[in-house]
Amino acid sequence: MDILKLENQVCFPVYALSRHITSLYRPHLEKMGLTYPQYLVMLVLWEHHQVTVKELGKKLWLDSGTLTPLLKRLIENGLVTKNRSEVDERLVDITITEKGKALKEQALSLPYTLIKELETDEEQFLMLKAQIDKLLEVKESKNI
Amino acid sequence: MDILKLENQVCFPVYALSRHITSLYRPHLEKMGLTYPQYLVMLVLWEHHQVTVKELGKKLWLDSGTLTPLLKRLIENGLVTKNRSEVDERLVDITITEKGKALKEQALSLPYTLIKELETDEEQFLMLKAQIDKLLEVKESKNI
DNA sequence: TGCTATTTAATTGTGCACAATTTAATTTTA
DNA sequence: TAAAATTAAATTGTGCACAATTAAATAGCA
Repeated sequence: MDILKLENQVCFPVYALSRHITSLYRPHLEKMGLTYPQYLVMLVLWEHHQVTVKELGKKLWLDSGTLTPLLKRLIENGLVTKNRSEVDERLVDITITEKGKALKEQALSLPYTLIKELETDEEQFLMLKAQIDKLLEVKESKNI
Repeated sequence: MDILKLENQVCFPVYALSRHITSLYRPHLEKMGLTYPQYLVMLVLWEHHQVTVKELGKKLWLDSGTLTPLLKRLIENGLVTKNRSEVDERLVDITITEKGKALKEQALSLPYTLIKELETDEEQFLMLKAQIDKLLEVKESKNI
C-alpha cells in the first residue's frame, strides 16, 4: 500500500470532514449572523454566562490572536461585552448580553439538523465522537 | 442532556482534531518548506505527476480562490510549474518539478510519525478513517 | 453559423488560525 | 522588597477557506 496516496490518508478525511461540517452549519448560522468559530464561543457562553479570554482559549484550543478579533466582531454585533477583570487586570472577562442569550432559542435545533444533513444517525455520530475524543485525550492530558 | 453543551458536541471534536493534526504535521512540514494544504497538493502530485487545477479542487474539495494563491507559492518555491492546457485553454495544468519529486523521500516517514505522535495505533486509526469516510460518502455522491 | 449557456481560473473581500513579538500585570525568588 | 520570571491579551504578519464576481474559453443549440 502506498502510504502517501491521498485515498490512504487518515488526516485528510478529518480535515475534509471538518470543512464539510462547517459548510453544512454555514447557511443556518448565517441566519443568526454567526460564523462557526463564533458559534463555538456562543456555545461556551450559553453554558457559562461569563468567561475569561483565557478560559475560552483553553476550551476551544484557540489563542488570543484568533479570539481577540473574533470577539471584537461579537461585540460589534451586540452579543457579548468585554471588561478587564477587577481581580487580575491581565484577564479579560467576556459576558453574554441579553441579545446573545436570545440567540440560543434558534440554535437548539441545529445539532439535529446537522445529523440529518450528514445523513447519519445519533448512534454512529456518538461512536465517531468517542473515537475522536480518545485521540484528543492525549493532547488534553498534556495541556494541564 | 443539554445538546448545546460544548462537551456534548460532535462537530467540535472533528474541528479540534483537524487543527490538532495540522499542528502535529507543522514542525515536520516546516523542514520541507510546506504548509499542510500545500502538502496535500504535493500528495496528489507525487501520485499523478500532472493534474489540472480543476482536478486538484475536486480531489481536495478546494476552489480556485484557495488553490490559485497556494499554487503561486509552490511555484515560487520551485516545486511545481503551471501552464494553460493546449487542449482546452480554460484549464490550467500543474506539473511537479524534479525538486518537487525529490521531496517525496522526506515525506515517506510522515504518516508513521503522526500515528506515533497521536499516541494511537494503525488499527484504531483505520477504524476512524472508515467512520469518517462513510460520512463523507454522502457528500461525495452528491458531487458527481 | 451565430448566439446563449456553461465551465474554468483568477480576483476581491471577509474571517479565521497561528507563529512571533510586545505590553502590562502579577508572581516568584534572591 | 526589588529584580527577574511568568502570565494574559493584544498586535503584526502569513496563509488558508470560501463567497461572490469577473473574464475568457468552450459547448450546446436554434
